[in-house]
Amino acid sequence: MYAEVLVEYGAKSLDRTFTYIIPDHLKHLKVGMKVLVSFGKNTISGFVTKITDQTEVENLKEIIEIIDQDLVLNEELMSLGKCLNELTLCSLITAYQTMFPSSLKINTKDINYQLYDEYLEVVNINDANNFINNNPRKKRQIEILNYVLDNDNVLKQEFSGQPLNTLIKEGLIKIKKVKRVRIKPNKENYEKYKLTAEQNDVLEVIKSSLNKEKTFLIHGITGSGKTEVYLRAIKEVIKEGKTAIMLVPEISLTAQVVNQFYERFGDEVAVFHSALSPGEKYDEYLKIYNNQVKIVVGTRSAIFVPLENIGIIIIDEEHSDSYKQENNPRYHALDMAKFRSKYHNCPLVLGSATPTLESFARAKKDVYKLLKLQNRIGNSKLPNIEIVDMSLEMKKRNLIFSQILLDKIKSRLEKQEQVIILLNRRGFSTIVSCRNCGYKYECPHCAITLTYHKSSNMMRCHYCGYSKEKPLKCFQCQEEALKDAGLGTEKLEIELQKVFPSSKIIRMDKDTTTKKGSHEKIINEFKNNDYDILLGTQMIAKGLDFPRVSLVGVINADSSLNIPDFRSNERTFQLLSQVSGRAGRSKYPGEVVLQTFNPDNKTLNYIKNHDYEGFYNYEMNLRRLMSYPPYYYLITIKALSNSYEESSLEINKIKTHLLKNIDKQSIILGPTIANPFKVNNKYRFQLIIKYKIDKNIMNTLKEIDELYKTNTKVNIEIDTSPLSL
DNA sequence: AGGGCTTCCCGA
DNA sequence: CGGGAAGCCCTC
Repeated sequence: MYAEVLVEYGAKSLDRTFTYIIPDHLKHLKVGMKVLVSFGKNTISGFVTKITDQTEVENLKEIIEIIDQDLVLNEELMSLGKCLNELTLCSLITAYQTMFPSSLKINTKDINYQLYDEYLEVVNINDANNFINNNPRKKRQIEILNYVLDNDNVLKQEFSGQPLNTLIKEGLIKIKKVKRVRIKPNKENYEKYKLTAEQNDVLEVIKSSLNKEKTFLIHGITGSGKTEVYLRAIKEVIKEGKTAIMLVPEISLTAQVVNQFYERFGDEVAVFHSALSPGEKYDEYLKIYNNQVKIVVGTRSAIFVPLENIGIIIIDEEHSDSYKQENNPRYHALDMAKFRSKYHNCPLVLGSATPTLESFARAKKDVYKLLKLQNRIGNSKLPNIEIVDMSLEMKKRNLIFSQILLDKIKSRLEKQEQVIILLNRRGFSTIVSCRNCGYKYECPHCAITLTYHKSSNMMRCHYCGYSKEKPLKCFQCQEEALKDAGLGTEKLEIELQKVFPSSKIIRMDKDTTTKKGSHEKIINEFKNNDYDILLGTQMIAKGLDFPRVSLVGVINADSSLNIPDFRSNERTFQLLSQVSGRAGRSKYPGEVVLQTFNPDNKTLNYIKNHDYEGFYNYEMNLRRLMSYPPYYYLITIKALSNSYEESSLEINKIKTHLLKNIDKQSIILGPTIANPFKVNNKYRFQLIIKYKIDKNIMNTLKEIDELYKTNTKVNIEIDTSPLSL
């Protein structure tokens, strides 16, 4: 017998199988297993895609061994991998690797939301006492030992590495891993909780289609109780002996949702996302694989989890960009979910207060079934939103905060209610430039200005990670006139503190949440009323529930409108609606102040009126006029090269090839320079394809991809569902 | 990806 | 004619 094996090298030129002999002692080898093979001079791992009984290839080698007997991709995941490969044009091996826990990428930038706490324990009290008495010089180690002896539940992170590691190595202290979330299922509580009529209607519709492949879109305003509907629908599915996948945008931002799942379903829940450590991820994967859990809650990559017998798939906050992977394989979780919903004949439920135009358009055309939740649960009302014209405020010398916002903050502080301030400092507003000669600091490898980080006094490139200390003198004119222009959250915090010296302000943005658990810490401290004002970037907008927040202020509501992208209106609508939804979620009526230089801007006014459908109609008209999604599908093709000329030459060749082969109705824009033009010393040119129906397009793209597989000078990147251009 | 083999250019 | 860099091809 022979096996077709994909070799685990990332190279595009190796995107094909090689045939190996299955030796007698490995007769139990199955499709979907990982194996060890010798390839060229090396021994590397591979992936079995097919088993045959004959072959024409000569001089075959034998498979050396099976890497993990107990880990096989089942038939469904094998075909899902094929689907991923065809949809995104990634290599097959990349597609299958995406489904294995070991190769699921770990994003260290993400906040480390841990499943386990690591506690320290003394192994043997006598040994410890001996050590303390006989090693008077090892002060720090003794201190730690004494502390652990005297206290219960000592967390590992309370001590720094070196001395502790020595103690562990010496066998004096051991680490006990304890699952962090250990909330006992609290059934009585939720069974008493009564659904609103609206929630009930929505739930009944979903319940009536549990064994059908059908996509629902729940359009529910912020605070309308979508999560409760999800929980009940899942409960129904479990009752029927099936399983469920629930996707959330980012686990750390949705800890509250995850906790609700633990509360309701206890051990039947596995949590799966990219911030888990490799070991934790593997553990959770095995639990799922061995059918020990019925529900998986996770981020994008959780859509590939080996759950069997799936009865429902839910994508919460379906408009979130985080469902699209922006590096290879460039898949959208929604497409994968559709595949699995079809395979399992089960409903797919999308939920959002601000659905993507694509989803809402499909719902309007009855491709999806639209379900609405138009009222907040309890008796709370949507907040009153006020637009403030900052150009008038500027004349009054109010440069950052409008008088109205200041007055409102003041009144909240007096009433001991809480305030959220959003500064959407996305992009590169905090550049370092010279007031004397106008010189701007740019990254030497990328065509982008460096962003200034005050706390470390460093200038950083957000694309390649290059960083450099901010110099005293300007590089060009040698004057001490360097200025960090633009307003970031860091500066805003200082300014706000100046105005309200006695208020307690906490800032949440990328800079303050890099440490483990800092994210949850900020949220909890704010929730416990330790702070008056929470200030931050878009991460404060998502799904958080702070009952005492009665005022939301948005500084510079224009910033995301001014991004040159066809989705910037939509993103602004989503972000500002979402952050507005943080206000007035309980008995304190909510108010929102949007500061802008464009008070007449349509998008802002639809936000003000909580008018999603109005915005939808307005924006759809623009999209139609400009031939953008949802009227057209988009594809981007980028050519990357160290050589400007090569890159430019090849992108033009590609355009010629496209023009010959794709449908005449399809539109090709470009080539233009991509944004940014240079990243990591590679020049980037881009083509944009807009199409409606084009039978040839995927095959043509495949051909192009094939042509450049062995090209070492120019790299091609194709994105078949780009979120931005 | 990584190694080996071929090619091609330049200096002697 | 030799050497070294660059290009090309192959790996079951």
